Amino acid sequence: MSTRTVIIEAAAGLLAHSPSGDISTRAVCEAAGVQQPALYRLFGDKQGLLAATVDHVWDEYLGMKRSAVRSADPLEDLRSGWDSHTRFALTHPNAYRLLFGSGAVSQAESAAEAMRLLRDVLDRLAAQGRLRLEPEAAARVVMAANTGVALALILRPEQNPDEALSTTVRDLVHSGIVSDAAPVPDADEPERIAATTLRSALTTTAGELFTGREAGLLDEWLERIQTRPRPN
Amino acid sequence: MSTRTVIIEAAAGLLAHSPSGDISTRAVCEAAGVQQPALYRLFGDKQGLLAATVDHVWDEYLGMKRSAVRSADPLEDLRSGWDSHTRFALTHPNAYRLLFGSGAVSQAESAAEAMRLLRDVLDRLAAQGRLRLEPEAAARVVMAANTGVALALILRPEQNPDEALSTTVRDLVHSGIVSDAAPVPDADEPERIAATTLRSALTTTAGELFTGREAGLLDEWLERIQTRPRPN
DNA sequence: TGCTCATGGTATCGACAGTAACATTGCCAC
DNA sequence: GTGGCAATGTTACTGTCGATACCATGAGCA
Repeated sequence: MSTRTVIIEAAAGLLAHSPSGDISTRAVCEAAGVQQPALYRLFGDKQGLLAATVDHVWDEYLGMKRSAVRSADPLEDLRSGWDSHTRFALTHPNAYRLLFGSGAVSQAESAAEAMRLLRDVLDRLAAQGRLRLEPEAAARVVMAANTGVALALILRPEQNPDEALSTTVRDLVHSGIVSDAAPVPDADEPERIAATTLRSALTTTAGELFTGREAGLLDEWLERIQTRPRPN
Repeated sequence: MSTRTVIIEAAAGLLAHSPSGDISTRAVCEAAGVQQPALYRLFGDKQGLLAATVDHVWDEYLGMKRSAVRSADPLEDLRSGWDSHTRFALTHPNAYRLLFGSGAVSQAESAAEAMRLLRDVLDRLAAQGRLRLEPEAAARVVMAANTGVALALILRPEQNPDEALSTTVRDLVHSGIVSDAAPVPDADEPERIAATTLRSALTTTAGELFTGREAGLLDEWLERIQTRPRPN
């Protein structure tokens, strides 16, 4: 195994277990059994090391996906691509933040390749006449929304305990871009909407019609409607 | 002006002009005419200083907006809120990245307040029965998409030269969340869609029907249709 | 007059990114 | 072989950073 690979894998290991999301070149050198000048000869500077490391992690993860069979329906591939993106972010949060959150590794190849894979799927959709935007613009829309969701899941887990946010935004964006996707993605049924409407309205006007106890109970019942399991 | 304020404004000034997006506590102390122990007594550590600085910049910017009149239509407020968010990100990219890109300033008040303002508007929409999701979930969706767009504009300006991305995603997200928003936001007219379809399809099958010159010319004409100015 | 507590100042620590200068190895032409 | 060359390895260092220990001052108060 080349020195370069040893260093990269040491860096990837340290990065994966770094609470702060950052690593020091010294720690990498020690873990790889290499002196600092060797690292700087191979990667130029710290940013070069991080870019190579992120690309390595990305390749490793994408190894499973790259050979994934194209589905017959490009929309299905678009969905699974989104889910892969989100899962990568949650599996490798530090690498993901370096790539999409900070400008730390701007010249990494991973971001460009992610964009390329996305473009391919969108091109297939466009070739079928199902895309409502130019593929280039659509790719930027999908990529921006997906990175926003992934960073929210990484950086504010207390706000987003589960991954429902990802599927919600995914379907919402896709339905706005692909003409024959489910027209309104995750929309609630009328009852749920009505319950939401009433709960919001009652926060300001409940006092006129109900006692505190009544309002509390009513709110609880409405919440039960909101949170009941979805059909199908 | 209190020492605290002097330090914060010095930090804000340095941050605004920092190419790397980072500042050193030493430079802040020098610019503020203060010793390091003073800074650390006031803010605890660097993260505390950055959080206070980001909150200060945020407040300064929001001073113009806080007194903004509520529009009669909450959907209009939702749109202008999105645009404010995007504009803040582009006006203060370094502060924005600290707040939403890296986890550097997690306990800043600004993020929470942005969420609160968004929640208020969404609650008004819900009270009118126009929201298709619970306000809490809708707020997360809008916030994630908006930060994704803003970071894309900040970190990859070469991919996103203008702010069209922001308005596209904005209308797309809002139309998926608000029941009576324009159903399909920025969609292209049939001709443009058809041109997009053909251009994508022809990249793989042009060789069967056209010579290289013909294909090139055809592609150029189709592009002309795609890029023609939009009506109205 | 003694005491406490907030603030200011000096000097320093340990970790960090990056580098200069030198030593070593392997390899290829002759 | 042998001389030369390029790649690699090693030591030791620079300047900067975040953070802190320690001391000094001064105001308010019993």
